Amino acid sequence: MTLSRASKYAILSALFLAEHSSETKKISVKVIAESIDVPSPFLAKLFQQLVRGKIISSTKGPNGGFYLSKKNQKKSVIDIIENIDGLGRLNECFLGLSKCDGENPCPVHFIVEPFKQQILGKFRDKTIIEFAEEISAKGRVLTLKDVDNLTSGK
Amino acid sequence: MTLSRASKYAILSALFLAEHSSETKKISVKVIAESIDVPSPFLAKLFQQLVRGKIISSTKGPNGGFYLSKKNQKKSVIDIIENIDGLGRLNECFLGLSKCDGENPCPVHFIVEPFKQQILGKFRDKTIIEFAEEISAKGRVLTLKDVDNLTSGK
DNA sequence: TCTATAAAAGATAAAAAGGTCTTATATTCT
DNA sequence: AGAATATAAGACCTTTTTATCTTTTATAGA
Repeated sequence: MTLSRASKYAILSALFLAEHSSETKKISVKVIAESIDVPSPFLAKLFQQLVRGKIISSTKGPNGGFYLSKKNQKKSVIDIIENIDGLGRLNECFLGLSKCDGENPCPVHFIVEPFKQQILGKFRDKTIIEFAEEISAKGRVLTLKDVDNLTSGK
Repeated sequence: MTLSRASKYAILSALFLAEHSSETKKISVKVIAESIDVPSPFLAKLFQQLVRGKIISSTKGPNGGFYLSKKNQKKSVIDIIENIDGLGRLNECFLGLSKCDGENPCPVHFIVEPFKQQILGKFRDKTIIEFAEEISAKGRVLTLKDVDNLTSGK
């Protein structure tokens, strides 16, 4: 029922790329890492995997960096999670039971299940671009930085 | 937003004790570990901590073991979680944002929040005994064992 | 009082997750 | 061609979580 830190970083990064990058405007790990406040060597590793998984794209050399191709933009958040954590993790029982379903529900199954469906739906049915658009329309925050440091003068 | 495996084991064990133990009927780690299918040395360590935290009780020696005293029975699931994981863990943002609230919500904040309140309410407002009673009334499963192995002949 | 039993305590180990560093490779620009 | 830049790849390190093992202590009962 939880995302690894790696998945969280990946989701935030992908949304950041959706908003700020394009085929003609690639962004380096370093810039992204600083923008969302994540350790950059770790993010670099993650990005390699995302590129192999065709979630994001990259080119090397000067003016190189990471970006979303047209195809990448049509991926969904669930594709990111699948690529990093696999799908099993999100489907684990909240109390750790090896088999927990409508037939053999754990004590909180019927609270957890509707929530799970809701959030999986959200992650599955929107493309990364749509998701990013919704976020910027609603003015949501997308960094791990301390928000106070962003809004205050310093 | 997740429980450690330790917390999960602890919750299942406490509920098991609520149902099967009493001041006059104590149960050994080994029996409990086998019943809920959890590694027994690990559970033993966990139990030490739960005893120190006054969540469960124990006596040494022959006919000794673990049980819930009258006071223990009035603890709630949230007390177990607090004792093992602390409360911070359950309150973490689903996407890992350091500050995520109604003012500065992450993209899934308004999906996660109602669920969190619901499950926290459930864990806070019922005593362990009440919780255990509800579970046995509804015939819910409480072991990590493969359910098939329980119901099938073998 | 001796023995068996069961938890307490503490040391240690194994695995997973998170994070870093170094070298190689591709690309662009001069 | 050569220098600079940015990712790719792989080795490596650290911390946290999970799990185990050994020794000690308390208790009951013969």
